[in-house]
Amino acid sequence: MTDGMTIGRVAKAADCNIQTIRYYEQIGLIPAPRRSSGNQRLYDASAVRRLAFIRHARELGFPLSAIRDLISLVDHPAQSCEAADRIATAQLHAVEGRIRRLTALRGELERMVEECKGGRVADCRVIEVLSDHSLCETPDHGAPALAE
Amino acid sequence: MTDGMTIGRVAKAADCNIQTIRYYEQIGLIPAPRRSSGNQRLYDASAVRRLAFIRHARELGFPLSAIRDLISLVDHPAQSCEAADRIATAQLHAVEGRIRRLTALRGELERMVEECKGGRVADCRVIEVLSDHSLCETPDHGAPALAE
DNA sequence: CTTGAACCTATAGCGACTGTAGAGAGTAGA
DNA sequence: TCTACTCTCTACAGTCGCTATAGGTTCAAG
Repeated sequence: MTDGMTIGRVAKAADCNIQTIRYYEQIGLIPAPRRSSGNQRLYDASAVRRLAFIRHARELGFPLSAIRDLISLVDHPAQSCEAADRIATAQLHAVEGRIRRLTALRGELERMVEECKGGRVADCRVIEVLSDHSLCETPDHGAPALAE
Repeated sequence: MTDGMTIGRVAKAADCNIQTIRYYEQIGLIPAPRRSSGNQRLYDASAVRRLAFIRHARELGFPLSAIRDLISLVDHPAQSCEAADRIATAQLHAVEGRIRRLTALRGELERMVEECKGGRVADCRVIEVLSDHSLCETPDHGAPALAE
C-alpha cells in the first residue's frame, strides 16, 4: 500500500512537483528508487518523508547545500549533535540577518504605500523614494544587498 | 562633464556593476546609449539616475518585471498613482510573509541550538521540526507571489 | 610608441527549479 | 482484445538576475 507508489502519488503526498523529485534524484539529494518492469519509479513511504523534509526546509529558506548536510545528519542519528549545531547556528545567523534587512525594507514600503493616496505619478512617494536612496533610512549601515 | 561618461564611471556612480548595466541594456530595461568613435558606450546623467532607481528597487526586493512597470510609470508621470501603489503593496505583502516565516524559523533554530548541547542527532529539535510540517506554526500558507 | 587599464562581444555558468517534445507504460471501459 | 486516455519516461531548453570567462579592441598616461 505504501509500497510501490508512483512518482505522481509521491508528489501529491509530499506536496512537491514531479519534475522537482526527478531533479532531486538527479543531483543526488534523494536516492534513485527501484523501478517497475516498465521502468517507472516506485517509491516507498520513506521517500515521502524525505521529500517532505526537503520541501519544508526549502520553504523555510534553507539552500539545498544546507539541506544536503542536514540529511546526512538525519541518516546518522546516533552521532553527536555538534555538526547539526554548527549548521543550525550558521543558519540562525543568516536568518537573523535576513530578518533585519527585511524589517528595514518593510518600513520603507509601508511609508511608500502610506503616502501614496491616489495622487498622480508625478507626486508618487513610491517613485520618489525609489529614485533617491538618501530618502531611505536603513538602520543597516552598508549595502542591504537583498540577495541570499 | 556629466555627458559622455564611460560605462565604468556610470557603474561607480550608480553602484552597479558593469556587466549588470550591459545586461539591463540587453533585456531592454535601459535604452542603448550612444557610442564613441571606438564603439564604447557613452552615457549621460539620466542613465545614472535610472540605474540608481533600478538598483535601489532591486535592493528592496522588486523583481525586474515590477521595475519595468515602475519605469514606464516614471516615463508617464501625468497618470494616476494607482499602479505604483499596487506594485508596492504587493511587494509589502510579500515582505511581510517572508518576515513571518523567517521569524518562526528563527524561533525553531534558537530552540534547537539551545537544546542541542552535546545530545544526539536522534533528538535534534530542528530535524524533528523540519520532518513534521504540523509542528510549525507558519500563519502564511501560500506562495510569496511577488519577487525573490 | 609602448604599456596597461578599461572597454568590447559572445558565451557559459549559477541555484533551484519549470516546461516541453516525443516516446513508452499502465488502466478502464466497450 | 481493442481503444482511449492518463501517467510516466528521457533529454533538453528556458526561467531569473545576474556573474565570470575568453579573446579581442580602444584609450590615456608616460
